[in-house]
Amino acid sequence: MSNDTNTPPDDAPIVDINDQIAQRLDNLAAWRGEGTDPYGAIFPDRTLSVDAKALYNEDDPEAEPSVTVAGRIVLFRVMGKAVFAQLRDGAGLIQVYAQKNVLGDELFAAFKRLDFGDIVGVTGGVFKTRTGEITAKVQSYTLLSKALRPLPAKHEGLVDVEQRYRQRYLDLIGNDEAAAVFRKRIDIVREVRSFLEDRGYLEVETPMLQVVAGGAAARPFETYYNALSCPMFMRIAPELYLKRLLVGGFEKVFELNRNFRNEGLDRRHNPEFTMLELYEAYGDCRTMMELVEALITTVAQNVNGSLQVRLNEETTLDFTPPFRRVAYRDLVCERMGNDWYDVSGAERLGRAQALDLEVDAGMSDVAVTHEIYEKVIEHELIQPTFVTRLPRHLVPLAKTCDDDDTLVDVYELEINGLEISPGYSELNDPVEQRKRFQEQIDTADGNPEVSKIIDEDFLTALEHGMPPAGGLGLGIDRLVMLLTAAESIRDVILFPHLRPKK
RNA sequence: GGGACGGUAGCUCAGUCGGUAGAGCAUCUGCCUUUUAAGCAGGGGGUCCCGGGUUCAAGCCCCGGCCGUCCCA
Repeated sequence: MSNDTNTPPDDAPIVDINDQIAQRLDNLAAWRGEGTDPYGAIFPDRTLSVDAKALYNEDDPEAEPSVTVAGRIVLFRVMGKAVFAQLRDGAGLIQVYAQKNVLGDELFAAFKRLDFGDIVGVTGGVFKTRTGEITAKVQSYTLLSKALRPLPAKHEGLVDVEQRYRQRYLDLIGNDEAAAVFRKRIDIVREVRSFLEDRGYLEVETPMLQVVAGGAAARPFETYYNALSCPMFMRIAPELYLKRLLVGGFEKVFELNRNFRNEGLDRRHNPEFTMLELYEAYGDCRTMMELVEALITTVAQNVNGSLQVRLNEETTLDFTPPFRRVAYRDLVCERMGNDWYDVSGAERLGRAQALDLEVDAGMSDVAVTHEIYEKVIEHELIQPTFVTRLPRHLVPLAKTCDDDDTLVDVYELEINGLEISPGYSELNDPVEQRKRFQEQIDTADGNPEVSKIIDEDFLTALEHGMPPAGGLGLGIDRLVMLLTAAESIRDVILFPHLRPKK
């Protein structure tokens, strides 16, 4: 209990009341006073706005076929004894036209009391106004939901980015482009599933809560499992479970769901993100390259109707296959000189420093090279590029190359300077796998991204024999960013993480 | 974690040199039966993000904090 006079009374209908909300509360009371339930009920047999407008017949303008539509009032123009309102439903917009002589004094007066943002159902004949807009005449109407808060400005929509993320529903109501991005995301996810289903891959669900957060190097979210009295981790990857399924005889499996990594947020990272992960027995890295290339081109073509995406003034992505395939070493030589791997360590260091990179003599040659790859080369890979044959220490879960055991048989697909998909020839030698896990722990040096626990259950599974396999990951949020030309991952995630207010 | 920028009416934004806080839309009142960012006339609406400080006087200057955006690590 508080005596603070700034605190609204316990029976305040709304905490942050202002003149507009007060007016709407008055209107709400007026509806109730007339015996109308301002929050409606089931409203069946409505027609979507687009279909309703299609009923208008150019050859017989007098017909005025009757339709019932429902939606949110997004424009409301009172003109004395008539009102024009625009309703938005799931399919688009339709204008309705209410007239005093049609509705009668009382119903018309009540109609005028509707507010911008209210949800109504309307029945009436479809006609075309003298300015050419197909419109439904209001014969009868039903209030379906009273909005107690005004919508953002009708023309600008909602601009404030923070509010767009925190109150995404307002963004979706007011900004068509935002709604279009999320509809396209839905299309993309459906296309990915349908592509994989057509090729016989089985969609599975594996644990989100894991005892060992394996399958990637990332800091996990921790929680506690009361019933089992043990700490648990939100998964950072489903990999080790999907591989158990390979052992179990599921030969082509995938999972398309959330991973959680307890790391920073920025334009390209949301700690909770959506990933496709897929494994195919008897395949390898090349099988995976071909698959992901076909998948991306098919999805791009089906959702965008084109293999080109214009990102901005300077950049247009071209997904026409085949994507470029280039070995890590060749890429480094291409950027840093063909003699890169032959010159002295001091010379390499000098060339790296010339690029303003923070490298020092204490770093190994491999580390210096990789610093250049990550800080410079990766960002320059704009058009889809498969980088292959990466240094082995980077990837503990992949097979080494047949002809060079310092390299692993993997690809990383880079697009617009973003790593969008990794793919491996999966390591299925349990003894080698144990060795690599141990190496990782031994060299972790307190790095919180490396699990200090070896997943013994996983190794046991491998010891039973996992078929040779190809595997791949595909960042769905990033794929959506590329296909919608979105600049921030927050523009493709409906409810991105933000710091809680106050 | 560091830097730059931003937070003013429900929304979008101005706010000069530190001197009575503004516009458009929205809202309210009146007029208006085919409008299209409808129109005309009039009115109301502010914890200038929060907390300190400087000053006769702070939206503005200084310090600290909160939230966000971008860049960097």
